[in-house]
Amino acid sequence: MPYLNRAVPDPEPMDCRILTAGLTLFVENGYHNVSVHDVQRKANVSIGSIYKHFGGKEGIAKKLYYHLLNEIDELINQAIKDKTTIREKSEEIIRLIFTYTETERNIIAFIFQPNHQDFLPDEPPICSASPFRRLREIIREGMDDGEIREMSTEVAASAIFGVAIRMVQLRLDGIVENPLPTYLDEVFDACWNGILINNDESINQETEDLVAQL
Amino acid sequence: MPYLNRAVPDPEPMDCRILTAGLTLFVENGYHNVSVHDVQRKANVSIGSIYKHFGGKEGIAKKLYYHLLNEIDELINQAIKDKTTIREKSEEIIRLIFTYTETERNIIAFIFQPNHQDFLPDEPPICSASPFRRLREIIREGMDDGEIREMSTEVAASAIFGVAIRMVQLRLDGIVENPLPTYLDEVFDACWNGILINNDESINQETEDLVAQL
DNA sequence: TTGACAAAAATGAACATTCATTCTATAAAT
DNA sequence: ATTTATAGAATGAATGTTCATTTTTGTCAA
Repeated sequence: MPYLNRAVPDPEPMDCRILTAGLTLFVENGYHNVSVHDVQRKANVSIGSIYKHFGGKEGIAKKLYYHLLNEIDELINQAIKDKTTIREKSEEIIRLIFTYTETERNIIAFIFQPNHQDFLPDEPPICSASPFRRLREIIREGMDDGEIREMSTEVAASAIFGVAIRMVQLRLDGIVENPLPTYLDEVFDACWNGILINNDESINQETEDLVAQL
Repeated sequence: MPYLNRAVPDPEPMDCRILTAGLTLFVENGYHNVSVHDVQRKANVSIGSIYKHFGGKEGIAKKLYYHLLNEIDELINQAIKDKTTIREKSEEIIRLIFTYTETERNIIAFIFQPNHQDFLPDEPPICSASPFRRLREIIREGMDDGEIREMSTEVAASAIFGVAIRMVQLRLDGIVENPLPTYLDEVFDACWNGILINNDESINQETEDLVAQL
C-alpha cells in the first residue's frame, strides 16, 4: 500500500500488494494501457483475488484514488496545524509537495498527471476534491485576514499553488532537471513578490523625491 | 477540421470531418473511451475511409495533436510579432488562451487536459513541444533584457503561464464559473506584482524612517 | 499436540465481450 | 478502362469477468 504518512506494513497484505502494483503500472503506462492481468502478474496474486477485493480494474483505481487523496489531505492538515500565517502554511504545503515529488513520485504522479475522469467517470474533477478545495480555503482565509490582496479566490490560489503544481508537472515530465526542493525559495518568492525586476530602485527614487521636497 | 486561425471550409472534406468528430469525442469521453466506430459514426464516414486517411485511431489522434500544436504555434507567433516588451507579449498570449478557452473549448481541452503520452506513447511530453518551449524562450528573453528578475527559466515561466494554464484547467473542470477573460487583469497583476498585500505602507514606513534620520 | 471439520480466501482456466483492423466489393473520378 | 475513394461485414487478438476448485486459516474436541 502506498503511504505518505505511515510506513508500509511488512509483509504487505494482498490488497496492499494489488494497490501498489496498480499504482506503479497506472503511472508507468497509463490506466487504459494496463490490463487486470498485468496487475495480477505484478502483484503476484490471482485474477480472482482482484475481483474478490476490488471488484475489478476500476475498483482498484477508485480505491487508490480515495486512499491517496485522503493521505494528502491528512498530510496537509497535519502540516499546517501549528503554522499561523498563510504565508507559512502555503510555504509548508508547497515544501511537502515538492519533497514527495522526489521521494514518492508515483503517488504524486497519480494525483497530478492523469485526467481522472477518463477512468473514473462518476468522480467529480479532482480540483473539487478535498485537498484542492482546502488549498483554496487557505487562500480565502489569507484574504479575509488581509494577508493577501483582495482578488478572486481562484486567481489567488492559482497564483500560489498553480505555480507549484506546474513545477511538479514539469518535473514529472523531465523538463525541470533539478530536484524540486532546490527551487522552493525561488518559487515562493515569485508567487508572493511577483516576477517584476526588483523595485528597490523605484523605492529609492521615490524616497529621494520625497526628501528633495522636504 | 478544427482551426484557430482559418475558417472551417464548407462543405467540410472527409478528413476534416473525421478530425472534428475525433476531437469532439476524445474531449468528451477521453481517447480510450472512444472507438474507431464511434468516430466513424459521428463523422458519417466508413471505417475503411478512416484507415485509408489516418491508418487507424492513433493516426487520428496524432494528426490532431500535430495540427493543433501547429495552430497554437502560429497563433502565438502572430500575436507577439508586433509587441515589444515581454509584458505585452505574455499578456497577449494569455489573453488569446483565455479567449479561445471560451470559444474553442474542445481545442484548448485537447491540448491542456489529457496526458498525451497515454495515447501517443512515442511523443515527447507536451511541455517540450514547440509552443510550450516558445513560452519559456519568451521568459528567458525577458530576463536577459532585465525586464524580469533573474531566476530559473522554469520558475519564471510557471509563475506567468503556469497560473494561466491552471486557470484554464479550473475553467474546463467547471471550478471557475465566469468566462476566463473576466480574470485577465487580476491574473496578470498577480503574476507580475505578486499577491502580497499592496506594499505602499511598507514603502511609506521606509520613507518615514529615512526622513526621520535626516 | 494432534486430527477433524468448517469457513474464508485464493486460484486460474474458461468464458464473453469489446474493438482495432483487414479485406473484398462497390461507386466515383479521371 | 483504370485508378482512386468509400463502404461495411468479417476477423481475431486483447482483455474484463465469472465460477468451480483448491488451498489456507481458524476452531474445537480427543
